[in-house]
Amino acid sequence: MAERKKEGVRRRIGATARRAQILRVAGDMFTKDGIDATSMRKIAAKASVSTALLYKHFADKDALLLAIGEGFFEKLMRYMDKAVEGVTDPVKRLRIAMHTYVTCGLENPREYHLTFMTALPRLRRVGEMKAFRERARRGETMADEDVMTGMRCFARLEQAVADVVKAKRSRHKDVAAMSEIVWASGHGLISLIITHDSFGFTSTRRLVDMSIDTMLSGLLKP
Amino acid sequence: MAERKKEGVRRRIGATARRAQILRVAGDMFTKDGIDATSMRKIAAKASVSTALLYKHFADKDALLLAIGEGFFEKLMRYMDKAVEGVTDPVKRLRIAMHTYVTCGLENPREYHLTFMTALPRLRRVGEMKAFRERARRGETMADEDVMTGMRCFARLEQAVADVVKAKRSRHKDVAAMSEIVWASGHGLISLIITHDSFGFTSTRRLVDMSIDTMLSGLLKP
DNA sequence: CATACAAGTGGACAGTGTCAACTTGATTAA
DNA sequence: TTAATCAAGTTGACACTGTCCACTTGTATG
Repeated sequence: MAERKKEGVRRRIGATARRAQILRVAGDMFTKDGIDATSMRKIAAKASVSTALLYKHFADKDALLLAIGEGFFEKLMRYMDKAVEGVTDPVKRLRIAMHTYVTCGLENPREYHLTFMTALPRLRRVGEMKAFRERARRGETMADEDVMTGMRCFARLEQAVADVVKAKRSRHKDVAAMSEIVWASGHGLISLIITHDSFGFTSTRRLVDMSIDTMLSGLLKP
Repeated sequence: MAERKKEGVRRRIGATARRAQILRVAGDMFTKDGIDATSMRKIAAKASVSTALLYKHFADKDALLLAIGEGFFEKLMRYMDKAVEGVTDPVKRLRIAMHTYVTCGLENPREYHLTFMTALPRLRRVGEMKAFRERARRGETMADEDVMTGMRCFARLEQAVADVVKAKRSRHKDVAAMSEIVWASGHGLISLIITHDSFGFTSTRRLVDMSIDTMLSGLLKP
C-alpha cells in the first residue's frame, strides 16, 4: 500500500473541532452568498469534508442555520453587556441598550438577517412550526439550548426596562409589554433599513436617534 | 384520431386568465405549506398545467413570489383607505392608519410573512441584490411596477404624517423620518408577533394599543 | 384553405437535501 | 504485538428541485 488516494483522505480532528470548523465555513458562505445559493455540498467541499459528515453534526440544513444564529446571539449579548457596563442611571442604561442593539444589527446586516429574519422564521414558518414543536418534544436537546440564548438576550433588555420602572421614571408599569414594544421598534428599524435600503431619504444615524428618542419620550414620564 | 389523450389536453383560457389562476393557486400553496415546500411542479400540477407554462408567465420562482406580494400590497391599501374614510382629525387619521396596518398584518400573517419578510428580502438579500438591479436595468418592466404598489402604500402613511405636521401637532417636522419610524415600529411589532409567538406574555391587543400610544405620545406635542 | 401566432407541452440538464451502508483511523485490553 | 472496538469519515444512491429548449397544438384571420 505504498500509494494512497489524495482525495478522500480522512483527517480526524475531533468532533467539537469539526463542528466549529463547519460552523465557521457555513457561516461565511451563508452570509456571503445567501442561503439558497449555499448548498450542503458546497459547504462540505469548502470544509474539505464529505457531505454526509455534515449530517452527523447537524440534523439538517435548518439546524445548521439555527446554530449559526446562536453565535450571533452571543455576540450581541457581549456587545450589550460591554456597552452598559458602569452606567448607573437606568434611563441611560436603557437608551444605551437600545442603541447597542440597533447598531449591532446595522453593523452586521448579513448576520442579523440570517439570525432574526431567516433562521428563526424558517423554523417558525407557518406549516413547519408543528414539525419543529414535535421535534422539540421528542427531546432533541438542541432545541432548548438554541432558544435559550435568544431568551437570555431578551432578558437583558427586560432588566433594563425593569430598572427604569423601579426608579419610577416610566409612564406604565408593565415591564414585559414595554420590553416587547421596545424590541419591536428596534427590530423593525433594523430589518427595514437592511432590506429596503432604497428608503434612504433620512440618514441612518438620524433615523436611529429619532426612533429611540421617540420611543423613550413615549415611555417615560414627561 | 377517434381517441385522444386524457392528460395533456390543452385547455386555452387566455393569458391574463391563466396568469390570475396561477397566482391564485400559487398564493394558496405558498401561504399554506411554505415557500420551500411548494415547488413549481406542484403548483403546475394543482393548476392542471405544465411546469414550463409557469415560466412563460413568470421569469422565475422569485418573480412569482413577488407578484403575489403585489396582491397583498393592494389589499392592504384598500383596508387603509376604507379605514380612514371620513375621519378628519389628522391625529386620529394617523392612529387609525397605524392600527389598520398592524391589524391587517396580524390578521393575514401568512400573507404578511410572504410579502414583507420573504418575497422582498429574497430579492434584496445580500448577494442577490446586484443580480436584481442588473435585471431591472436590462428593462424588464416588471421590476418598476412591482416596487410601485409598495411605494404607493407607504405614501399613504406619509400623507397621514404630513397632515399631522401641517396641523402643528407634532414635535418634529421631518415627515419622511417620522413616517419611516412609524412604519418600522409597526413592522417590527407584526413580524415579532407572527414569528416569535412564544413571547405571548402580553396579549396582542394590549401590545398593539400600547405600542401605538407610546409611538404617538413620543411624536406629538405634549 | 393556408398561414401565422399565441398558448401549451415533453423531456432533458445540472443541481439539491438526505441518508443507509460501508470504511478507516486511533485507542484501548489481552 | 495483536485483536477488538467505536467514533470519525466516505461512497453512492434516491427522489426531488428550478429551469429552459425544442416542439406541438388550438384558434383566429386573410
